[in-house]
Amino acid sequence: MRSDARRNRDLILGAAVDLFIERGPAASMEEIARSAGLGVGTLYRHFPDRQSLLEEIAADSLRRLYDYAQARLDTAPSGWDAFVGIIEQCVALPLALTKAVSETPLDKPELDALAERSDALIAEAVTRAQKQGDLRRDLSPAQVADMLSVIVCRPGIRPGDPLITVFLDGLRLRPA
Amino acid sequence: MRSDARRNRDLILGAAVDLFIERGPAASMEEIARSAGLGVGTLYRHFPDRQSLLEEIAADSLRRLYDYAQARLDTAPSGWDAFVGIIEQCVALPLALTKAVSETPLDKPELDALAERSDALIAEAVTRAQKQGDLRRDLSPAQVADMLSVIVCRPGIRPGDPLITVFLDGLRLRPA
Amino acid sequence: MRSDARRNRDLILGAAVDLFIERGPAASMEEIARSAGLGVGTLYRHFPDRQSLLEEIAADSLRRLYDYAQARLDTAPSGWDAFVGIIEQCVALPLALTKAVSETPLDKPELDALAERSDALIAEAVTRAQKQGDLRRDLSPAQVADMLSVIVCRPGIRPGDPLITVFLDGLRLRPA
Amino acid sequence: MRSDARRNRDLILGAAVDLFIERGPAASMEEIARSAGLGVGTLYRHFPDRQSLLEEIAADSLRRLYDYAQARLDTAPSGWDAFVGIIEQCVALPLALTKAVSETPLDKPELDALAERSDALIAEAVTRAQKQGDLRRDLSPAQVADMLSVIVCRPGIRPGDPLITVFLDGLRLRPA
DNA sequence: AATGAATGAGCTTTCATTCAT
DNA sequence: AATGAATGAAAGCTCATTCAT
Repeated sequence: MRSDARRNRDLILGAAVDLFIERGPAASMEEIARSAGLGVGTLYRHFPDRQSLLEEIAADSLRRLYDYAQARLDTAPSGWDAFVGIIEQCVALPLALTKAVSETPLDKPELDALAERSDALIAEAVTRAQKQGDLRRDLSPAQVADMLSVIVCRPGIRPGDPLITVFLDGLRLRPA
Repeated sequence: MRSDARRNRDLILGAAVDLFIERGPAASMEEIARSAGLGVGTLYRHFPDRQSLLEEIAADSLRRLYDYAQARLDTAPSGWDAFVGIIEQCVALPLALTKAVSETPLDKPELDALAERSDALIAEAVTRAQKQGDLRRDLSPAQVADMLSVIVCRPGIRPGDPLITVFLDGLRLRPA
Repeated sequence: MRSDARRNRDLILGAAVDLFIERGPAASMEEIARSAGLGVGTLYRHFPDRQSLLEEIAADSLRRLYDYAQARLDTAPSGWDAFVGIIEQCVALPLALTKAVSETPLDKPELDALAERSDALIAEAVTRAQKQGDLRRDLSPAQVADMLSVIVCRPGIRPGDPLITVFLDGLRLRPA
Repeated sequence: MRSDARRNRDLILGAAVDLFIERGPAASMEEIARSAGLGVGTLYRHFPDRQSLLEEIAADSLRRLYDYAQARLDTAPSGWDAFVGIIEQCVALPLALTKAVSETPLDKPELDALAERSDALIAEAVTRAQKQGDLRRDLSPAQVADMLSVIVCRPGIRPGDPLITVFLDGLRLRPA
């Protein structure tokens, strides 16, 4: 891939994320291209249709989440710490878009695979935290992962959002 | 308002809510009218544009929420009980639509007023619960109301969702 | 169907045929609508996409051809006369469009059925003419029908075209 | 012209003819270039626009037809033989494309000149055949040439097509 | 000289909204 | 008052053509 093409691809993804955040998921392809400083044709060369642009945004977030979660699991002193770190990373990603943008179901198999791999990592953190007695045991790791995505996949969420504190407190198992 | 007009109006609102739930917020005016067994013209006689249909759906939910919250505050044995009851009512309303349907920001003053009145009632329940020592005090009533709307305004939420349990546990202040 | 809708439908078909003849099969939907004195939306209400407009034009011609061929077979004094009459009718229809317009294969089952029924009638005329000793017997009725469509389905063909004379003379079996 | 440039030019013309036959006249410049194993840029270096590519394909056919007709006229034992030979040559050329490809009227003067020169040769064969009593005299040579182009310029025509037999029989003047 | 990325006009199609019946 | 036909702006997408690499 030529260096200018790579640059344009990134410009497009950036502009799309910004516009989707700013104007909601109805932002038009024309707007996105224009806001990236490019013509529509260029947008369509990189992403053959609207769907595939959305998918790529989602895939990007999921890949970054996966990488982060992996690293965190390797280094965190406890399952709980890993879990908290993953949540914090999630709110920093435009993961929100994954859900918010996609009324269209985005069912690309690659995406499902990515989501599964990330979920597996989150489940791993949850399981460890449960074993270590830091996280309530009346929920399955999958249920916890689902909740996490609800909390975290919202446009406008910011690190330090009080909802996160409450959510973590609701999950935590504290020693009597 | 003549009784058949009233009936048509209700048919439309019902069909719209169903379609929005089933097909997402992109359901067209034509579809809605057709699924209510009416022509588009009739739909437009009742709601001068799409926006005002959305607003009316939202207003409907908010009115019902308000009525319920009011009743609950009057009868519940404690602030906490009132709060829990309100949450449970919320998930039973198509409140989810209020958010889901409206990427378009529904800024009708009447709606804001309704939302404010409902929020005030929720804040009242929160304040009482805080005073009675059942709900953590490091959050303002407004913050709690915001969280509640996040938890509750999601398409597909069902009574008994584990997220609600966790959320309530995170908010609850339990005696040592 | 309301009378104005019927009128508009006919306006559209007429305008489309004229434009396709005048400007070739690339005439745009916008042009067609405009030239019928209507908005694009109206065109699309009558024909849900470009394809179905083309199909309707083709079907119209085939239906008229069928009706004509039927009548002709019933009344013509001989198979040969019927055959000649059918050819003459063909050049008067915008049958040319059927072929010319359709790079798109137009594979609507109804169309195929119509074409088959017309072909059967042509084959009937051919067979009769062969039995009556007026048409050469070294060709199958289907082959003759194919040739006929080549001769006749050309934009710009006019009644009395010398090619038709030559074609008929080439087919005719004259008594020694 | 360098030998590789010549080669590329021929690759392009070949690919274009094949694609037009296979996929109809809507084949895109990109497809043509790709199917010739080249980039679009190279295509445009050889043919400044789509039109000129089409024109060159047509010119190529006409030049070959001219050469063949010339040779045939010089060697055929009779006008009729020359005429028949020319027809047979025509169906072997991608002459069909000349018409099929060009809904766009190819009005390059050079093309007209080529067509005229070829027509003149065909007219010569016709005139000779008429004088020799082999071809009906109620048609002008130009009319016959026109018919010939109708018969012959169709995608999919093959040597031995029965239409050619019929056409020749219709033109032939047989001794009583 | 060759490549293929970028461009944007233009095409098909949809849908909120208006208006004749 | 109800209907659904008509409208046209705007969206998604394609492709001939240009131009940077």
